[in-house]
Amino acid sequence: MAKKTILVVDDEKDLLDLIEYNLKKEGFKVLKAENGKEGIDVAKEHKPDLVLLDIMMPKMDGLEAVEIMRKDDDLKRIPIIFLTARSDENTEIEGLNKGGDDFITKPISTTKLVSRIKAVMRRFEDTAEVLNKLEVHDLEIDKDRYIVKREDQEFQLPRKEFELLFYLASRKGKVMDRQTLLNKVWGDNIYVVDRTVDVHVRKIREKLGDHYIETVKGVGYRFKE
Amino acid sequence: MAKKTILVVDDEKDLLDLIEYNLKKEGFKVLKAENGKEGIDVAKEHKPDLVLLDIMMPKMDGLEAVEIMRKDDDLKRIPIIFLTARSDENTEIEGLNKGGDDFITKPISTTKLVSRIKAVMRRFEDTAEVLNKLEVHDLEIDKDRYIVKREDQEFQLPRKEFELLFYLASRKGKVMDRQTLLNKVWGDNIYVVDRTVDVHVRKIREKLGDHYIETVKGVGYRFKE
DNA sequence: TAAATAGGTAACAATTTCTTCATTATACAT
DNA sequence: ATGTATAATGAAGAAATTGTTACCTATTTA
Repeated sequence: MAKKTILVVDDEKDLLDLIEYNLKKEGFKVLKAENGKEGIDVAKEHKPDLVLLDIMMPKMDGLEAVEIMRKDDDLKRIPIIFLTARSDENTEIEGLNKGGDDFITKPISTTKLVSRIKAVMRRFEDTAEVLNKLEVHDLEIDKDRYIVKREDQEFQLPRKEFELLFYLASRKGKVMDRQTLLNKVWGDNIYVVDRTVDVHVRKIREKLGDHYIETVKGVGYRFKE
Repeated sequence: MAKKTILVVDDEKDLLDLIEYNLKKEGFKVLKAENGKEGIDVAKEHKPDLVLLDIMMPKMDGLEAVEIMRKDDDLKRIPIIFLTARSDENTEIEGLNKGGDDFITKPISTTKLVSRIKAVMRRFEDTAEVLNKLEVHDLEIDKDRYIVKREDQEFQLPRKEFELLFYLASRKGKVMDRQTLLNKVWGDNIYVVDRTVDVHVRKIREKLGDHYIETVKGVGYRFKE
């Protein structure tokens, strides 16, 4: 399974580093931000699987940040765990009401932090409905099985081809430029020449026919409406 | 589906009534008990579909109650959600370790309570259907006897091989990556190199032939549809 | 206790997939 | 119509992944 990404938002740099170290050790991918505003920006860009959010911060505090996140269609389903200083219990309650999913008081033991994170994630996995089966045109693209079907035929595409097709098909009609495709299908920190996308498109067309993926010259590719 | 029954165990009568009111409104049938001992008696008699259990109670507290329930064949499969006061964080963790399936801190909003309950129930429904005899293709995989049959032949696979085959076969068609297979077949906290899976797959193929388990390169393995 | 079995690791061979690059074709603007 | 930018194509080599075998250790069985 893909590594889960956790965004940690806290203004204390040392704490940030400590948490990062511990979460990485547990196999999570970690993103950091030092205030609410920055946190939201990072969240928008990377869509983490969970956010650890300090309540008391400069610029924008955690409670404000949550309110914004819960109103954003892309972010509202991301689970949030609050970090609070032991002293201010009232804000904890306020936080939970505002849409937090759990809270943890500082100082924090690593074990506790990790077990909370896992518990919250488990809770969310069950409610998050992931679409793994697309039906577009005469194709059935099934990510559970990594198989593409058309009528009685089954096509077994190699991973990258399949994932590229799946991504394009799940955004039917929308033109995606090569860089976006690389980021979304290949990953953020991967360096490959963007023409690589062309080659994969070609291979998909070779196998399925060229009436699914359209070229938009100078822009990118689009799954036909 | 039949009305689900929920047993609520808490020593605060007012809270008990409040929860009862809200759950009934949501269409659950509600049973009540005021301490761990009473809770267990009620559970034994009525076999509820889920238990909401306060941790701090007179007579017998929630943690004790869980330990007893988890040892009782009739009760051990009933999901348990802990209710805890905000203050005692350590017991929360302890509770999850002892065999709780979720925890909720008081005070709690009704919406959240209900959504948690539904999430936990859904989780259990998925795993509840434990079939011990699978028939796939020309194979009969019998988990009671750890034996695989094909026509007249019987194959006695070693434990890990058998369990791996069983797991894959019970999710026929679905591609499972190595890490998931390790978690599900080997266990969560076991450290083994993921290539170990490959070797076991090979051994299964050696014995049964290689037309059952398919490789999906870059992703994992899949039992053929 | 010895032998057999099972589980796990490591090395490397075999295979498939991915990427790049050079070449040819195509679309578009002028 | 023509030139230019962009994409399609073909083919080769690199990279990644899996298959296979051998070997070691722990556990069970004779």
